[in-house]
Amino acid sequence: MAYTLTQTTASTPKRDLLLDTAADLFYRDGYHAVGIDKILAEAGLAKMTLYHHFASKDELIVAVLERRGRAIGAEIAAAIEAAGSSPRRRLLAFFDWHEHWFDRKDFNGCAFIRAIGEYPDVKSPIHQAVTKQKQAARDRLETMLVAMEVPDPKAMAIQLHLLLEGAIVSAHTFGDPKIIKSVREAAFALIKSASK
Amino acid sequence: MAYTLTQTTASTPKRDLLLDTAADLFYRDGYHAVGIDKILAEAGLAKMTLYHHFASKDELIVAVLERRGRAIGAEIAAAIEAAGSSPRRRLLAFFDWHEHWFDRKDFNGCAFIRAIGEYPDVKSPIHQAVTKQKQAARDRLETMLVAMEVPDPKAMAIQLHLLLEGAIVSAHTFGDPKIIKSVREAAFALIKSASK
DNA sequence: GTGCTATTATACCGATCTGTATAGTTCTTG
DNA sequence: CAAGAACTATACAGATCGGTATAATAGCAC
Repeated sequence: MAYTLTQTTASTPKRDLLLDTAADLFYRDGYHAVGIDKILAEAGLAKMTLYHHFASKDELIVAVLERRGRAIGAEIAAAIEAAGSSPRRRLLAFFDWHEHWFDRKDFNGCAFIRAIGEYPDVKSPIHQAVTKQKQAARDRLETMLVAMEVPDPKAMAIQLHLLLEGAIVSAHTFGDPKIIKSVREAAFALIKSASK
Repeated sequence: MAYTLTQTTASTPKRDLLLDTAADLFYRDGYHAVGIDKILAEAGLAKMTLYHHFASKDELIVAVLERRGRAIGAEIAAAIEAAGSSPRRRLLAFFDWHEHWFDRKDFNGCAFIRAIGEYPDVKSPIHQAVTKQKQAARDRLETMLVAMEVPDPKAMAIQLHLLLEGAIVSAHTFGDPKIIKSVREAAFALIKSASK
C-alpha cells in the first residue's frame, strides 16, 4: 500500500478541476477579487459540488496553496536533479527555475506572498500555509549550501532567500524578469566572500 | 505664493481624515476587504463627501498610496540626515529605519507590495504608484552608495534593494523583525566584496 | 436491485459591494 | 446679505458576496 504523505484528502477529478480553476483565477486576479461563482462558472460545476469538497472559500484557498506548494516543490526538485551532481550547478539551476518562471507570460508575482497580503492575520491557516512554503524554500537553499560546503549554510540560506523573495517581488513590480541576474551575482559574491 | 510640488490636490481636513482612515484600514485588512462604507463609518463622514473628493475607490487607493509614499520618503530622509555625514552611518540609519518599522506592533508588510498583489494589472494607476515608490527606494540607495564610493552604485543599489524587499516580505511572513540583521550583514559583505 | 455517494439545478438568504440621486444644511467668502 | 462650495442624511440602485436548502439525478459498490 502506498501512503500519500502530504495530501490529506483523496484526489477526485471534479475536486482537481475545482482546484486548478480556482488556482488560475486566484493567481490572475487575486483572492478577494475572485468569487466562488466565477470559479464555478469557469469550471462548469455546481455550487454544491464546491461545498461538498470544501467547507468554505477559505478552505479552498488553503487547499489551492498547498497544492501549488507541492507542485512547485516537485518542479524545483526535478530541475535541480536534472542539473547533475555539481553543487554549484544545482544552485544555478535553482536560480534558472526562477528566471523561467519570471519569463512566463502569465507570471503575476508570488501567489503565497499575495495570499498573506490579503489575509494578514498571522494565526489564519492561510498564513500558516504560506509560512510552510517559504520555510521549504529556505530549507532547499540550505541543503544546497551544505553541499557547497559554505561555512554557515543556515545564515547564508536566509540571505539568499531574501534576494530571491526580493527578486520575485521586483520582477512583478517592475515587470523585469532579468532581475534574476542581480540575484545570481549577489549570491555568488556572498558565497565567495564567506568561503575564504 | 507657495507651490506644493508633489501634491496635485489641495489638502483639506475632511480629505485628510478620509485618507488617514482609509490608509489605516487598507493597511490592516487589505484593499478589497475594506469597503468604503467601513471607511466612512470609521471616519464619521457621509458617503457623498468621499465622492466629492475622489471619483472612485480606486482613486482613493491611489491617493492613499501616494500620500504614504510621501510620508515614508520624508521619514527616511529625516532618519538619514539625523545620522550625520558619514555615508556608512547613513546607510545603517536607512536599515535601522526598517528595523523600527518591522518592530511596530501594527506592522503588516508593505502596503505597496500588497497593493500590486491585489491589483496585478501593470497598466493600472495603482501599479504605477507602486512602481514609482519602489524606484524612489532604489534611488535613495544609489545616492548613498555613490557617497560610499562603491564601484557600480546602480548595480549595488538594485542588489541591496532586493535584500530589503525580501526582508519586508519575510518579516511579515515569518513574523520576524530581526531579519534586518541578515540584510545588514549581507549588504556590507557585498559592499566590501565590490570595493576591493 | 439497493443503497450510498457524488453531482446537478434552482431557488433563496441576508449581507455587502460601489456608486448615484436628491434634498437639505452648514460654512466661508465676496 | 448673497452666492457658492463643502458637507450631511437618507434612500436607492443593481450587482455580487459567501453560504444554505431542497429535490432530483447519475454512477458505482455490495
